[in-house]
Amino acid sequence: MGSGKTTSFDIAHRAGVSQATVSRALRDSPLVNTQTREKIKKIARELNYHVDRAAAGLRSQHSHTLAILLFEDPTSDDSQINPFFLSMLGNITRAAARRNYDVLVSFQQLSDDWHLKYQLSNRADGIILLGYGDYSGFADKVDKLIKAGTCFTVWGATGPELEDRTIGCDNVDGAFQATSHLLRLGRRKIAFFGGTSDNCPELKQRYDGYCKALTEAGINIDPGLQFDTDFQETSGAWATEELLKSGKPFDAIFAASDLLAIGAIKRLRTSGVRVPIDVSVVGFDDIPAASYFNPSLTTVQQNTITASKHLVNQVIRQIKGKKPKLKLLEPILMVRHSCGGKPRGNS
Amino acid sequence: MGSGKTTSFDIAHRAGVSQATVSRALRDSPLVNTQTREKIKKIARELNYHVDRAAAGLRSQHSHTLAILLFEDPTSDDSQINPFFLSMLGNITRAAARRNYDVLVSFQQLSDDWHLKYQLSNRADGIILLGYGDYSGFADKVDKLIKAGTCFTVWGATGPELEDRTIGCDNVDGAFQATSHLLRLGRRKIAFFGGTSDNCPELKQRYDGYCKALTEAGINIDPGLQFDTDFQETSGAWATEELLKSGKPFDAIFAASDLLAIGAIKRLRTSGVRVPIDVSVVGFDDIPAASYFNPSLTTVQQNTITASKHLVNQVIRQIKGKKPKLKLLEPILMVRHSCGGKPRGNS
DNA sequence: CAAGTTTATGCAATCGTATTCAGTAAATTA
DNA sequence: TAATTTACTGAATACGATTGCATAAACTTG
Repeated sequence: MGSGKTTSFDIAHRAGVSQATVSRALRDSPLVNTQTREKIKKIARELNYHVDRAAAGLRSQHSHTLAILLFEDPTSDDSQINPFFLSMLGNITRAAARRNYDVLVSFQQLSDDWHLKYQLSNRADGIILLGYGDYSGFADKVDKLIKAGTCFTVWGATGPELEDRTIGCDNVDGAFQATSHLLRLGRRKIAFFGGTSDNCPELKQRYDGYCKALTEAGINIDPGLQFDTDFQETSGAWATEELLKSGKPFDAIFAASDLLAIGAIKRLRTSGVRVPIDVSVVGFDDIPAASYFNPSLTTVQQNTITASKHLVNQVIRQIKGKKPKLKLLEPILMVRHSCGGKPRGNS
Repeated sequence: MGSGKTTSFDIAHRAGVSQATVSRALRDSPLVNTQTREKIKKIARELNYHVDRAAAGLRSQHSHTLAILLFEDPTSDDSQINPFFLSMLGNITRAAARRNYDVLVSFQQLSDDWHLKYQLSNRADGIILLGYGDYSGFADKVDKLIKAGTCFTVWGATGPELEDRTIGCDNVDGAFQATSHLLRLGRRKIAFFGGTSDNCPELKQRYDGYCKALTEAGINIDPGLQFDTDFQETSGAWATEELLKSGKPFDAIFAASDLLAIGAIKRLRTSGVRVPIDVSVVGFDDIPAASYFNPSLTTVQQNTITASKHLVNQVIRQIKGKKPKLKLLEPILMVRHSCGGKPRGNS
């Protein structure tokens, strides 16, 4: 039937009104008479009409789309994507859909020049940043984004340069809960895997929470038990290896991510160290695998569904010209089987 | 500096050429002199110019975007997204990026009228369908998509109505391998969880492979050991419950998805049935949790990275006007700890 | 050297919607 | 009744790139 696709002119013709009225009616403009609007909508439905997003976007200069940028190493084919961010991605998509926004997903390297691409190309009205990793290069990008007037929100990071463009969980508190739990179980020589430097504020905050718990318990903080790592499973294995090699006695590990914890437990197992009997381990994130792991992982849960809603809301706030509002979610300690009390009389 | 954003006219002005030449140069058209092109590109870089995708899309009627449609139940807030599709989603995004396509993610219900939306609204040039679930309503949509001339590819399903628009793994072979493995271990009363009806071809094919293995081993197929389910963990628990209640003896379960298998093992455990000693269990998919689960899950692996590449390639083939090409990937049995030999003299 | 070809560029016409501005009929007010 | 407001509607235009067509210069070739 007919040639070419249906446009608002076709509908205007059938309805006996102008194209302008069609455009207004479909966007529920109060300028259009109710009956006219219904008539137009009915015809639109019958003709299977859908607004051309390119045309609408060109005219209005809005894409009604949010970009989710995931910073993971895209060089290697089989590099695993952090399951925590993956589930986040799903939840953000849902939250955005509920607000009538489309979602564009993209993997980037921090070094690339993604910072202006989405806004200037009119491809996304706002950006959500996940898992940016190394913070050093990040601050610079943030600065550029703000200067360019881009609407964006960051998961996890905090800092004055972000000017409240953050949704995260209270990392200090989460780490404090985790470490306190280990202390309560009688553990005293607790190792920490994560960030001790300022490179990644999330990891650093978890370190701060760890220190806080130890200090409050009157325990000295031992630099020999700390390992500066990223979030990866392999790093957990590496840190454990180093720890074992050092010969330093330890009875627990608080790992700043579940993947780190899993890597650690696997490595401990190959050396015959029993978890949780000899060494208790706590993770952070509560990825799906945490509850399936053997032993199931005690970890700090972040509510990704609520977080996703807040992320989406915050970007949309900015798109609508309002100021961003920082939000910290409460972490919850999920107690499972990877940590238990100290056996009596053991080193 | 200056007002408004940079357009191709600005670049044309600076370069002393027409806007048309700028457009051509940036798209590497052979119509433009090499030196002119380099000059234009240099200026574009200096001005931080990015092509307006809305304008380009409007004129060319191409969005250079692929839509990934995930069919999962979006009603409930905390409904878990199948991790298999989630990791697929990540891999597809990467594969698309390598081909210079953007990726739009969307969760849909089969019943909604998504089938024309993306094409007619000029939002995506092609569609990749994942996890459509119930096949009955699906065939109808496929028909409409084809009639509308939409470029799309489906993961998993096969069937004449799809006309080769499929990338999947050889489900029959995968199920055959899994069941044969159980038989080799001495198991004889093997239950099947999955689809025995035509509702979902993937599940049905896995059933066929199961039957084939039993038949070749000269074992009667017992309908009392079969349970018609979807992919969910809860369904695995349900089927196990029913199986236990029936009182029928069984020494193994082949579940058509890992989530089903996990649900089954958890349920068995609460009844004191030991896995793999009393009952061996094999799953399908090899989701990340499979290797972390206790006991780690023997399962059939599908190479999602390769699959994702093929999915993307196939959609792009169609966008470029070529015919789709069906591709079946080889499944690989991953032997882990959820199945073992039968203990001597046990029922 | 004339005629034909190639190469590189510009002009101008789209693509389909949102929106400004102006206009008209009806309703309200003075 | 005239004046003013209200409630809609339409004509015209702008958004910024892509692309068919025309053309001028440079280059071949017999």
